[in-house]
Amino acid sequence: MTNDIQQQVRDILDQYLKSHKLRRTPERYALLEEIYQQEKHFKADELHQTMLQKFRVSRATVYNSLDLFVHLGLVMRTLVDNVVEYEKCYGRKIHYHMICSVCGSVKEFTDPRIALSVNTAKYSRFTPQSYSLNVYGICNKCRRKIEKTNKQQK
Amino acid sequence: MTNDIQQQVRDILDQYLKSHKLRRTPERYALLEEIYQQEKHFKADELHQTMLQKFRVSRATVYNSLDLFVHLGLVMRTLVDNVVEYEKCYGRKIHYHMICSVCGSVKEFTDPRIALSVNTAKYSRFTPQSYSLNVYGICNKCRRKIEKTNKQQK
DNA sequence: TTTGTTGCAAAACGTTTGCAGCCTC
DNA sequence: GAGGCTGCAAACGTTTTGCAACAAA
Repeated sequence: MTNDIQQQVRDILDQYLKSHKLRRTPERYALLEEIYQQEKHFKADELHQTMLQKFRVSRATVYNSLDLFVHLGLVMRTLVDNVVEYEKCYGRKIHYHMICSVCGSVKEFTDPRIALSVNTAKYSRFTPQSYSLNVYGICNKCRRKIEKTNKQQK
Repeated sequence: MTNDIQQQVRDILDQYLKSHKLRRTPERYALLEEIYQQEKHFKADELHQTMLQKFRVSRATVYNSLDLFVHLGLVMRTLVDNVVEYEKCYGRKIHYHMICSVCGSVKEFTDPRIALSVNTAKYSRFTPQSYSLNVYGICNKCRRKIEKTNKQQK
């Protein structure tokens, strides 16, 4: 089941490289495989570090490949608290992020009504392929802390 | 009407600084005013440059203030093509971005059904304040180019 | 054989930091 | 007068670049 996804993204990359006459280098496949084994989002350099324990790649290749995967819609790039993070996105249940603007924590959620409305919206002069939704606010933990502080001040 | 918004964001900042016992420095007000005169999104350093023609501010202050405004929900931070961009967001009609993954162009759109579904979604252990939606895909311009190239290859 | 891709290291870039001095309260 | 904020410049972390060597087609 999980291997199935691995196989599918590998095929997508394969097809793309072939049809665009680009090189199918071991680095690219190794990176894609590693990304699809990760469960959480990660920074580019974290991926580089993890990778080095299994397969020798340079930082430049990591960045090049990430750009390629993002372009192919296999990887999603997001900004959290002024930090760029990546995560696999093919075959994952579409999900959104709740980002706490106080502590910066990120939680995922899903919502079929949001999915429906985005998928069926009318896009003028544009062919949509994927999307990302970030909801900013305050998590309960931080809210409790703030309320506590406010009480003490009185 | 436009001045109205200027006044309102100024008041929000004012209230916040007062109630949090922070300093109401001229730099902060000047920056906020400048941002609300901009019609397009901008990079932090672009803001700094524009600013320098009118009012002396250091880069550090620009970054500090942007963080503050983002925190206050007066300014929105987004990631486009690995570049961080800002835009005013108070009093603007809620809008979303269509981002072309080929040429990187950004177009805005609105959709009441998306707005409704996001606003009425159930958020567990979280109090939402704002959100940003980026739809990635291919703009018509780029699509035509690609189709043209494909035809020529045959 | 051709040329896209890699590794490497240096450079460029964007953002943060530490500190002295200033100015708001 | 106290201390939050600023400007400045240096430091920092991240991303890009140029080039020689390599390897996929």
